[in-house]
Amino acid sequence: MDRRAELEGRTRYEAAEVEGRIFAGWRDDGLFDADPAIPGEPFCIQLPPPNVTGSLHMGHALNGTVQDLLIRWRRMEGRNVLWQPGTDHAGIATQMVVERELAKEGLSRHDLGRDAFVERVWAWKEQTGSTIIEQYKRLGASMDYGRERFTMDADYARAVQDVFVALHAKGWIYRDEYLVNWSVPLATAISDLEVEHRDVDDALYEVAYPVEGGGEIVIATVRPVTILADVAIAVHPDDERYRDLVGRMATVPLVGRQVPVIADERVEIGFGTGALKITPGHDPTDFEIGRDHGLETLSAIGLDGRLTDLVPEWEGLDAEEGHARAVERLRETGALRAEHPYRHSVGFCSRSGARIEPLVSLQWFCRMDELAAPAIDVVKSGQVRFHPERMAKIYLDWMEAIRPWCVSRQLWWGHRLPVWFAPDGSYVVQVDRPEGDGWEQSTDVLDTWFSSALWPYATLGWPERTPSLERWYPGNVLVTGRDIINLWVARMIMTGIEFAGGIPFTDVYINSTIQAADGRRMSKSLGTGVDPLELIDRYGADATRYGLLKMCSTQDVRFAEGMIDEGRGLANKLFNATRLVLLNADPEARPAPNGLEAADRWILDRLAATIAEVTADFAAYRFSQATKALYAFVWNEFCDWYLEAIKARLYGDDAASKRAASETALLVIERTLALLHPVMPFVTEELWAYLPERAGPLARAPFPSADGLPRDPVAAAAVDAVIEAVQGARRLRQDADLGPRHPLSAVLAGDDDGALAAERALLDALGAITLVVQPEPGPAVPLPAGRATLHVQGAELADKLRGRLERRLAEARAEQAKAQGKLGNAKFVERAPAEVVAEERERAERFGRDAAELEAQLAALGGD
RNA sequence: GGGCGGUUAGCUCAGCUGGUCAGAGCACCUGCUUUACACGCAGGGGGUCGGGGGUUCGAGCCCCUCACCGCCCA
Repeated sequence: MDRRAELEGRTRYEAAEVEGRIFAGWRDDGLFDADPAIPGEPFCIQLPPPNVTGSLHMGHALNGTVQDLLIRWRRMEGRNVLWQPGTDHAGIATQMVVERELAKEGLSRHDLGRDAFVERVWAWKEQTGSTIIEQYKRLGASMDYGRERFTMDADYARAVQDVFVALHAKGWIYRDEYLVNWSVPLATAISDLEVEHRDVDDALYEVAYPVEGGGEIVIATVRPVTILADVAIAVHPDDERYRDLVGRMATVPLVGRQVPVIADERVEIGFGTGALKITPGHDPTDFEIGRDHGLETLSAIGLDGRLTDLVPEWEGLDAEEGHARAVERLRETGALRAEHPYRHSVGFCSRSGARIEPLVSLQWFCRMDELAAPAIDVVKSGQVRFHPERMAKIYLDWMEAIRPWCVSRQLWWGHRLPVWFAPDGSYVVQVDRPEGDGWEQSTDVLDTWFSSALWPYATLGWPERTPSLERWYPGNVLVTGRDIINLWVARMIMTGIEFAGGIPFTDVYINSTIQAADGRRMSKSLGTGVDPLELIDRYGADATRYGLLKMCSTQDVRFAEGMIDEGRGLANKLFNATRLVLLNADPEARPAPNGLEAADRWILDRLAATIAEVTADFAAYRFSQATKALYAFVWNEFCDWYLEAIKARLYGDDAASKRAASETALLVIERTLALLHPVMPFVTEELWAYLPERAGPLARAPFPSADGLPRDPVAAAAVDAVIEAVQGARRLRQDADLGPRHPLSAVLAGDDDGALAAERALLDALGAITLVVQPEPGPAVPLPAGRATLHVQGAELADKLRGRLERRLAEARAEQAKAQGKLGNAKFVERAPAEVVAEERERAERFGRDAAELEAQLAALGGD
């Protein structure tokens, strides 16, 4: 049934009225459902699982748009696609959210106890956990929603435990008492990657330690309170100043402890006084030095952030109070020798924002060297490629200096370690509770990233060899943000190689980070966030997608709402262009490359070029360039020129000409809708249904190919010549106040290939220009490109035209001078390639000719 | 402290291997109720491509250097 008449009154594309219906259509059609049994080369993208607490922000929107573009494109190419969705349990983040909920009831998680709290988190997850996945639907994301996974699903959890047990069996996971990044408010260790470094203004204190046998040694510290836990003084072995003191004992102020003066190359001679107090319990470098020198580790600050009973009279003070008291006492005793303002970099907990307290505690670590080695190779050898390429450096730099990963967290929400303690304190590592009584499972949970590291295969049923795993592992492209290259991407590659038999994907596309319009980070707390759902409400999903793709590049970008508005304009333009054709085309016409006239051959040529360009852009992740090419084709070439060119034919009586225009226009629309579909799925799908004889949804239609579309350089050149002539005529009319359709006559000059002569009908249709042999007397203006001189009737126009001609003359002379200048340079003529010189010569001649002609016309106008 | 990226029209950005590359969208100005679209049509103004130096016949495009902005790592 032909529904064209429905379009009659719809002069605007109203996204809000269309998108819900179109999305439901895709769902009912089963478009999203992936089936491993379907033939076709597989193509798989794993959605980076958003935090289960999350809601869609601009980063997700861009990330999702890129993935949907790739998925839709490959689906149309006939690939058997899977876009795997799901969410991450996000240990710390989720625990914090639920604790905040509890706080509203005046409760803490400790009031509930661990089991009840975890139950509460599950309840919260069941209620609100899929919010963000629902939000992806607004964007048009064509992922397989039926396959949604969660990193704490039972079988997923089992996979996580298996991996832990396997890594332990290899000896790579081990338990150790080590200095870790401790987040006091969260009361847990966190990994190096969860620490953010920021510059802080502190004071640097110089403190004197008396040395045995007389004299003293002055050290510099920013944390005098840790003096309580000093176990040595270290100097550089080459430091002449202190050479005599090495080996003697010094007295620690405040506590009077006797500690040795040692030599170690890790001490920086130039920093502070060159002498370093060694506090293995509270500083990473000191910890290393302490271990190497067999020093004791003392803890002045405990896991609760308060001073320990190491010095009983200080016990219970918080770190800040301890700091103040230490400074005060040092000052009183005269040990404090100097105090300087000092700006330095300090670690903060990325979750709580608290200053990291480096503390010693018993944790589980995973040594990474063996896992990293093959994962470095696959990137270096190009088996896994980063886009843009330079992002591989972030990965390699970190991987090549990789350190053990602290995988245990003292949280309640997460994967409990598969570690079982006997009453005597011994333990076994296995998934199931051991036989017998008294076994207690470890109360620690795993770092969230430990479980997300398994995402590409655990979502597909690993360790079972499921049909989905066989079909879609490895996947193809990972689309993600730069900030989690090491946190997540690296770990997926490492565990994928170790456990799933190979790399999890071949390409990693790092999408831009979108900043707020003022260049700051886009964040809710700063008030700089822009809600993508609100943009979808206001502009439509297609416009939002278009704008995000247009914005994104190989670097960070500032959010520019104008680009989304541009997308809305494009959707509307496309909608109306399609209306024009459908409402005026020959009803019998079907899409066909009917190149009856030059204009038809020209637009088919442009369409073929656009298809080639866009396809290449998609393949190279140049999404911004693709949107640009699509926009220029739809708006400037198809609407501004082709549709204007064929209007007269569509409305006219020449049946063959009307038929050709109709068939060509329908073909262009058909291919354009398909080409644009991965970017703007809704409006293209909506319009597709109005094309004659549509069997299925556009989302399942083949992606257009430039093959079979006739390229026609001759027609392209002819129409380009007409366009130049028409634009020249428009400028002339505007300058001369003539009105847009004021008739002009043109005398050919330099139309050597006969392009204008052949297209006189088109010249007339588009530009109201009549070709004549013998011009009427009157003002005349040459076209910029040569080819013709435009003549205007009416000598009273002389004054209006003079200014224009003079301007054109100046331009022509300037260009001519520029070209002649180059040609006058002997070295240029000698060394530049022949074709460049020839081109320059041609320019000089052309502009010289134009200038001469303009001078003649100015003379003919009379006056001064 | 080490590294990466950026600085092009009022704004947000394109400019691939150096030679019509000085561009787009928005904003601005001037005309248009031209029977697809005023979320429109046509025309126009506007930038010594961050500063300085260098290589080259020729440099936003290559090299050096400085300044500023952003990010990553330690």
